[in-house]
Amino acid sequence: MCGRFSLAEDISALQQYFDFEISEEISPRFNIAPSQRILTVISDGQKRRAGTMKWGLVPFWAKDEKIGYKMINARAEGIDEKPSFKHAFKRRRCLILTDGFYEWKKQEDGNKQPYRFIMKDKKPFAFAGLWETWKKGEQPLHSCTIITTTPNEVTEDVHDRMPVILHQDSYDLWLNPKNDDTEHLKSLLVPYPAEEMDLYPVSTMVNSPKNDISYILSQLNSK
DNA sequence: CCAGACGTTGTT
DNA sequence: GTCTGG
DNA sequence: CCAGACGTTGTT
DNA sequence: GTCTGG
Repeated sequence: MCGRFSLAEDISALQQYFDFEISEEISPRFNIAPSQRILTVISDGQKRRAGTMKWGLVPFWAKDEKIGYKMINARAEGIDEKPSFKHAFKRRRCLILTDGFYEWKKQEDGNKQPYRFIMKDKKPFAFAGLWETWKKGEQPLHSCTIITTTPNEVTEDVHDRMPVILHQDSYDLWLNPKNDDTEHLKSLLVPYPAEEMDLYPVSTMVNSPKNDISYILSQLNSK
C-alpha cells in the first residue's frame, strides 16, 4: 500500500475542517498517483500551513531526485532509525489530506479488484506523512511520503498494510516541529479503528468518464 | 578504511 | 548526512 | 502503489 | 520479467 488515494472535497470545506492557511490552488482528483503533487499541512510553530508537495520523498542529501520514486511509503516500524527517514521524522512531519484511498485485492482468477476505503461519516481525513526540501538547482523541491502500518479489521482482507491515519486530536502533537518525544510520536503510528471505516469495490481505476469525481460521489451518496 | 546504498510492496 | 558491506 | 510498455526510423 | 510514468 498505499499507492493511490483521492481528494474530491472542495478546498474551502477542507480548510474549515483542518484549519489551515493556503495560498495555492488545488484541484480535486479521484485518483492521485505517486509523483503527483498532493495537498499537505505542516506547522510553522504557530499556524498550520497548507501547500502542495511531490509524492515521493527526496531526502535533502540525495544526488538524484529519482530516489523519490522508491520513497512513496515509509514503514512505521523503525522509521526513526532509517537513514532515509530519520531526519524528517525528527523535524519534518506533515498531514496529507484525503477523503479515500485504494487497495487492490488479488482474486482467485488472478485479476485484481480495487477497493475504496473511506470514513463511515464520509468526512475527509489525514495520513501521517514526512516531508523534505531538496535543492534542485535554484528551485527547491518539496516532497513527502505516507507512513504505513499493519492493517485493521477492515483493510486486512484486501491488503497487509494500510496508511497511518491520524486522529484529529493528535494533529498538533504530530505537526509540532519542536516535539522530539520519539516514543510518543511513534505511538501515534498505529492502525486506525476499523469501526469508523468502510469499504466498497470500484469498477476500475483507469481514467474514464465513469471514474470522475461525480461518479465517486454518487457512489458515496448511494450507500 | 572507502564505496555504495539509503525503500516498499508483492512476486505476471 | 549516515549506515552497511566488503 | 498500479498500469502499461517492452522498438526503430526519421522528423512537425 | 522488469522498467517507466502517473
